[in-house]
Amino acid sequence: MLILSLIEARPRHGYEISKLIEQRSGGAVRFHVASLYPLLYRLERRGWIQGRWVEKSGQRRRRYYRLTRDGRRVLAVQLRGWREFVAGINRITEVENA
Amino acid sequence: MLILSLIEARPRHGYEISKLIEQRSGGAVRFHVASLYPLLYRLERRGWIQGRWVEKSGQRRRRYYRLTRDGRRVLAVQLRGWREFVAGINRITEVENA
DNA sequence: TGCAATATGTTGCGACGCCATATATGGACA
DNA sequence: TGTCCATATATGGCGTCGCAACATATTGCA
Repeated sequence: MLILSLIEARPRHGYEISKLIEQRSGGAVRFHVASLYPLLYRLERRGWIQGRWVEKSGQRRRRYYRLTRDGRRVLAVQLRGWREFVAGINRITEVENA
Repeated sequence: MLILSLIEARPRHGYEISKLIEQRSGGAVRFHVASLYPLLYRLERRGWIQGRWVEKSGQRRRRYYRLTRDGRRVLAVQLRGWREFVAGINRITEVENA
C-alpha cells in the first residue's frame, strides 16, 4: 500500500521509495533492502506496478516504477481496508481503556 | 496487542477473545483458530499472560488468561508503537493524496 | 436424532520480513 | 591517490507467523 501510494503521483525508483517511507514515517516504518526489492518484484509480477530502467550520465542506472491501472484499483481497495482495520483495532483497544 | 488489551481489565478465555475481536472490529480483524491458540501459547511462553483452567458444571473446561506484570509493560510499549506506526503510515499515504 | 454454537487443539504449507552479504558508482575529504 | 559515505540494486537462507484443513468434546435446541 505504501509503495503504491508513493508512486501514485509519479514514478519513483526503489531507493527513493525506501528513503521516503523512512523519512515521512519518522523512522516508525522501515523497509530493509532484502524486503524492498523482492516486494517490488512481487508487485510487478502481480501487474500492479510497471518498472523501467533509466540510464543517466553522472549516476548509475535506476529502475523507475509506475502505477498500472490494476495497481490503482488495488491501492483504493487497500486504503479502504487499512482504514477499516485501524478503526477496528481502535475500537478493541480503546473500549478496554475506557 | 489485541489479546493483551482484552485481558487487561479481567481474565478471558480463548474463544471469548476471538469473538470479542471479531465483534468489536466489525469483522475487519479476525483470528482463525489455528492462529489464536498457538498465539496464546507463545504469549504465555513469553511470560506476558498466565493461563488457568476453570471447570464449571454445565459447560466444558475453559482456559482463562490473565495479564502478567510483564504483559502490562509490553502492552504499553505495543500501544505506543502501534500509534506511532499508524501516524507514520498516514503521513505517507495522505501526503500523496493531498 | 441431528445440528449449531461453544471450546480447545494440531499438522503442514505458504507468504514474507530480516540478517548477512555482494556488486557498482559518484562525491567529499585528507 | 586512497578512504569513506551515500546512492542503488540484488540474493540465499533462516525464522516467524497466518491460515486451510482436520480433529475432539460438550451444551442446548428443534
